[in-house]
Amino acid sequence: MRADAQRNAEKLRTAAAELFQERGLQVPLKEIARRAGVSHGTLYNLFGTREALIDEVVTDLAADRLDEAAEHALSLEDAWEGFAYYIETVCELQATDPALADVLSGRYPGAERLMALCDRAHDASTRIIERAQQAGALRPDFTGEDLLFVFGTNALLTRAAADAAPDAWRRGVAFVLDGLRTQAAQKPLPVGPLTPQQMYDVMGRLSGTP
Amino acid sequence: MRADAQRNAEKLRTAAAELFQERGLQVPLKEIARRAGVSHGTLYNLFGTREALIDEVVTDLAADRLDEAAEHALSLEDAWEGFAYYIETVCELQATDPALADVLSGRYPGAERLMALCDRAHDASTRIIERAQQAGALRPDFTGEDLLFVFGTNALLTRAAADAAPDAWRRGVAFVLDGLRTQAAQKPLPVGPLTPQQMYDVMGRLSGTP
DNA sequence: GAGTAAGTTGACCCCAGGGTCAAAATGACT
DNA sequence: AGTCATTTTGACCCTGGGGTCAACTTACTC
Repeated sequence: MRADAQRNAEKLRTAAAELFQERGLQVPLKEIARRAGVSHGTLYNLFGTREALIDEVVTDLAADRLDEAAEHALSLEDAWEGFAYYIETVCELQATDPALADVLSGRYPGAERLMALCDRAHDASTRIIERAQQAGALRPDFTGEDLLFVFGTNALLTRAAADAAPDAWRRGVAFVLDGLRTQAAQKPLPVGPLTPQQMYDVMGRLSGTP
Repeated sequence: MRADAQRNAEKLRTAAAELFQERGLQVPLKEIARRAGVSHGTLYNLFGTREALIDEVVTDLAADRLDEAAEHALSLEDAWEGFAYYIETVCELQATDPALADVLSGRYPGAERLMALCDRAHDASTRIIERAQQAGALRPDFTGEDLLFVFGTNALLTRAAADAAPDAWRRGVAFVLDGLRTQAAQKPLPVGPLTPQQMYDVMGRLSGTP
C-alpha cells in the first residue's frame, strides 16, 4: 500500500471514529470523507463498505469498554451487585456513545471482528446472569436475549433523550432492575424467550438493516 | 366541494387508514395516493400535509380504542389490576397497529384533534396511575411521563419484532410491571421524572420528527 | 349544451444518500 | 528524470422521499 493511501486511511479512520461516536453508525459515508478531507471515492476505494469501516474503527474501542465492564461485574462479591453494575454501566456507555449503542442494538453481519465481539459480550452477559441467578438474586426466567432487549430499548431511548434529558435512562433502568429481582417476580412470564435466530431478525429491524 | 373531490378524499382516507395501520404513520404519501388510485398531487390538494391526513384518518379510531382501554381499566375493582390491564392493553394495541404505536410515541403538532386525544389519554393514564398508587399497589415514584416512556419503547420494539417474534413484547411488559409494584421498589430513583417539555422533545426524536 | 369554476394530473423540481468509474494526479522504483 | 502502477478525484448515476404548478379535464350551473 502506498504511503498516501496509508495516510488517507488513517485520516478516514479518525474521522469515522469521531462521527460514529457523535452520531451513531449510520452517519453518511460522504460526511466521513468530508471530515477526513478526502473524496468519498477514496473512502469506497480503501474500505469498500460501511461495515468494513465500522469493523476497523469501532470494534477495539467497544471491546475494551465492554470487556472491562463484564470483568468488573464478575469481580464484585455480590452477584446481584455485579449484575446491576453491568447493566448500568453498559447503559451508561450507550448513553454517552451512540456508536456503542448501535453495536449492541444492531446487526452488522459484514463486520466480522465486531460480530465476534458481540458473541463474546453475549457470553459474558450470560455468565453474569447465571451467577446472579445461582445466588438467588436474579429471577430465573431472565435470559441473555432479554438483556439484549433491555440494551436495545435503552439505545433508542438514550439517543432520543440525549439532548433534552441525558439522564432519563437511569429511571428506566432502575424500574427494570427492580423488576428483575427474584422477589419481584409474580407469575410465570406470558411467553418464552426469543431464540437467537429471532433475536437476530429483531436486531436487524431495530437498526434498520434489512 | 365538488362531488368528485368528495369521492377522491374518501378514497384517500381509506387508503391512508389501511397503510397507516399496516406500516405506521411515516408511510410515503405518494404510496397512499397510489393505493387510492389518485395522483399524489390530489392528495396534496385535498389534505395539504401529512399531519392533516393523520388527524382525519387516525384520530377517531385511536380515540375509541384508547378511551375504551382507560375506561375498562378504571372499572376494574382492583386498582393494580386496572393499571396492569391498561399497560398490557395499550401495548397490545401498539403491537397490532403501527399507527397507534406512532400516535403514542410520536409528536404531531399539526394534528390538533390528535394532540387533544393525546392529552386526554395522558390524563386518563394519570388517573389510572394515581388510583393504583393510592391503593398502595403501584410505587409512588412512577409518573405519567414514565408511562409514556414505556409506551415509546414498546412501540419501537414491537415494530422491530413484529415479524420474527410478534409476542416478544409481553415479556418486556411483564418485567416492567413487576418492577413497578410498590414492594419491588428498592431505593430512591436516581433522577427525577421528565418535565412535559422534555417529554415533548424526546418524543420528537423518538419518532424522527425534528 | 356552453361556459366556468373547481379539481386533477403528471412532469418537474428539490434534497440526501449510496455507489461507480474514466481521467487526472502522484508516489516509487530504476 | 522517466516511467508506470497505484491512488485519488469529482462528475455522474440511481433511488426514493417531499413538494409545486401549468395545462388539462370534469362537474356543476344557467
